[in-house]
Amino acid sequence: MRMTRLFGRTLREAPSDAEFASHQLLLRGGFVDQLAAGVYSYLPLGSRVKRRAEQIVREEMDRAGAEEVLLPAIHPVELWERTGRDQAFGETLFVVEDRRSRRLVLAPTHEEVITRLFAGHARSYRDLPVTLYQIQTKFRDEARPRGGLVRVREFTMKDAYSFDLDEGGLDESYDAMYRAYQRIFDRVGIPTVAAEADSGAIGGKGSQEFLFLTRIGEDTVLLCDCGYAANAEKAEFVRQPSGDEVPRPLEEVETPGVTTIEGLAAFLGVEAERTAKAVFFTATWADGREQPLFAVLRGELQVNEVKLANAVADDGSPPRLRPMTDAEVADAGLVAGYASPIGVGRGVRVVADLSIPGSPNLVAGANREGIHLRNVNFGRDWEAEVADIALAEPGHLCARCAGAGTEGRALRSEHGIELGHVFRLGRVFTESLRVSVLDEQGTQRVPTMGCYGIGVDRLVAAAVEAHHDEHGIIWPATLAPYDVHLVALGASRDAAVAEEADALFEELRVAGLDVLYDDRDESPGVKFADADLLGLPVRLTVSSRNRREGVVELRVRAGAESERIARDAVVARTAELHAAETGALNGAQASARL
RNA sequence: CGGGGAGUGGCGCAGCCUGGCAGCGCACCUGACUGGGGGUCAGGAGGUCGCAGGUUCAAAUCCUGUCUCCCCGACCA
Repeated sequence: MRMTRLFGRTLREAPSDAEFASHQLLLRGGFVDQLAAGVYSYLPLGSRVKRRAEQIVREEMDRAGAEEVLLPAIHPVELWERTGRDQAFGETLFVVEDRRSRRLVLAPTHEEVITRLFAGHARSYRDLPVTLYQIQTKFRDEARPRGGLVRVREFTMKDAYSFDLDEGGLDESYDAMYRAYQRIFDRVGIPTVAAEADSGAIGGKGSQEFLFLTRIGEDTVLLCDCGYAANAEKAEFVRQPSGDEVPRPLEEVETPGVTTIEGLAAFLGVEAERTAKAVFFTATWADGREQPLFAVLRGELQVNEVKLANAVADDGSPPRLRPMTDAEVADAGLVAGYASPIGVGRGVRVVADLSIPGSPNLVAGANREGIHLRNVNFGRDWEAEVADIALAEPGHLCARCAGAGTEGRALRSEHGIELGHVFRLGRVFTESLRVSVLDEQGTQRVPTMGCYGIGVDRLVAAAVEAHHDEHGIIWPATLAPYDVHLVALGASRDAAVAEEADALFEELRVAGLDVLYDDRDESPGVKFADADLLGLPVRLTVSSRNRREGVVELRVRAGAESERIARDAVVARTAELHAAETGALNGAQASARL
C-alpha cells in the first residue's frame, strides 16, 4: 500500500478525550475513529489489524474442531423472555421496534439463538459433540462505556458454543477451547492469566477468564505464587481464627453513638476481627419475590455481593441484591448500627461468613440503640447458614495452597482487562428451551453446553497496551496491519531513490510480504515519526546516501539499533526476520503466562 | 443512575470573569527554499463558537433549558 493512497492520517496530538495509551495511539495513528460513546469506526489500518486478529482466532477455532456459523444479530424479544434473560440483562439490552411494533433485541450474545439452532438440527447422540462459533458484532448498552476500545457498546466478539451429552464430554469440549484460547493469546503476543470467575448473567457453573494484566483494567484479580488466580468476585481465601479461647458469658456493653466497626473497635479497644459486622440486603428473585437478607461477617471483612447472591441462590439462579432501605431495616425489626444476629425476626434470612464459626467471643450489636454485646458465640448464642460471602483482599491467605502442609501464601491483587471467558454452562439453556436428543438407548437426554467468548476489539486494544513506547505502537508481527514499513527519503529530488524504492516495494510483495510504502513527499523526521507511531515490525529506509553505498537501512521497531543491509540481500533478510517473528509467536508454547 | 469536568475549523487550545472584528499552534491547499528524526518563508481554503430559548442596540461571552462527550462511582458477558 502506498501511503499517498492510504485513507486516514496521523495526528501529532491525541484527542483530549483519550486517556489510555492504547486509545491515544489508535486514534493518533488513524486506526480508529470515535462516532459516539463506545461506538467506533475502523479505518483501513485498524481494519487490517482487526482482520488479522480475527483470522488467528478463526484458525485456532478451526484447529480445535469448531465449525463456523453466522447467526442473526436481531432476535425476537420473545426468545429472550423464554429464558428470562431479557430481565437478567435489563437495560444493557438494546431493544428496537419494527414497523409492526414487534420488539427485537440487538443481540448482546447468542446462547438462545444457538440453542434453538441446535435444537432444530440435532436429533441424536450421533450429532454430538459439536462446537459452533461465529465472529460477529454484539450490542450492549453499557451503563458507562470507557477506555477507548476496552468497554464499548458495539463490538466484535468471537463466541463459541459446545453441546455434549454428559459432563465428561463437556470437560473435553471445554478443555479444547481452553487450549485454543491459550494458543490465540500466545499468537497475538498478549500475556494473559486464566482466572477463575463468577458466571454472571450468562449463568451456569464454573468459568475462567483470560485477563491481560494492566493498571487500566476494570477487573480485579487475586493471584497467588502457587498459580491460583481468581476474579475478585470469586476468589477464595482462608479465614484464620481470631481467637482460640473458650466462650465467655455474654455481657452487654454501652456504646452510645458507636455505629461503625471502626468506631466500635476503637471505642472498646479491640481488633476489628474480634467484632461481628452485620450488613442487610433485600434480595429480589427472578419471579419478583423479595426477602430480607442479614449477612454476618467478621468485622475486618467486606461483603462480596456476588458470593452472597450465589449462596442464597434458588436452583442455581441467584437473586439481585440491593441494600435495604431505612424503612425495610425498621420493618425487619433491626436497629441500624446495633443490629444483632441474635434474635433476628422470622422472615429474615441470616447468612454467616466462614469466618464466623472460628471466631469466639465476638462483639456484636444488641439490636438496641447504644448497646453492643460482648462474647457473642456462634452456635451457642445464635445459628445461621454458613457460606463464603466475604471479599478476598490482598494479604489474605490463598485457599488453594493452604492445607497442603502450609498455611497458604498471601494473595496479591492486580487489575486486568478481560479478553476472553470460557464457561461450563451446563443445561440452563437446553432445559429452559426444552432441547433434547436421543442417546444410544433411545432415551431423551438434555445436552449440556459450554460457551466461550473473545472480545476482538479488546484484543486489539490490549495488544497496543502491552506493546508500545513513547513514540508509538510496537505491533506484534502477527497483528501488524502491514509487515514492512518502506520509507523512501528524498525521492522527489533523486529519481534513482524513487526507482529503487519502487523496485523494492515490488520485490517485497513478490516475497509475500505486506508492505506499507511511504512514498509521500515529506521530510525524514515526519516519515520516521509516523513509522514509529504506526508501529510496523520492520522499517526499511531507501535514500540517496544509502543508495550510494549500495545498502538499505533496516530497523526493527522493537529494537534500538538499525542495520545496513546490502541492497541485493535486503528482501531475503526482511523475509527471514518476518518469518522468525511470526514463527516465534505462532509457535510459542503456553509459557510466559503468570 | 449519583458526583465532577468539558463542548470555539480535522486535532490541541486561547478568548468568556469585565458583552462590541472569532483568534493561535498543528494539520490541509498553492508556490519557493530545505532535505536523515515532526524544517523555513510567502500566499490561501476551512468555524451558524453543541442546540434551543431569553436578556441586550449588540451574545462565543450574561440567564434558562436541553443534548453530547470524558472522568470517578454504581452497574457490567
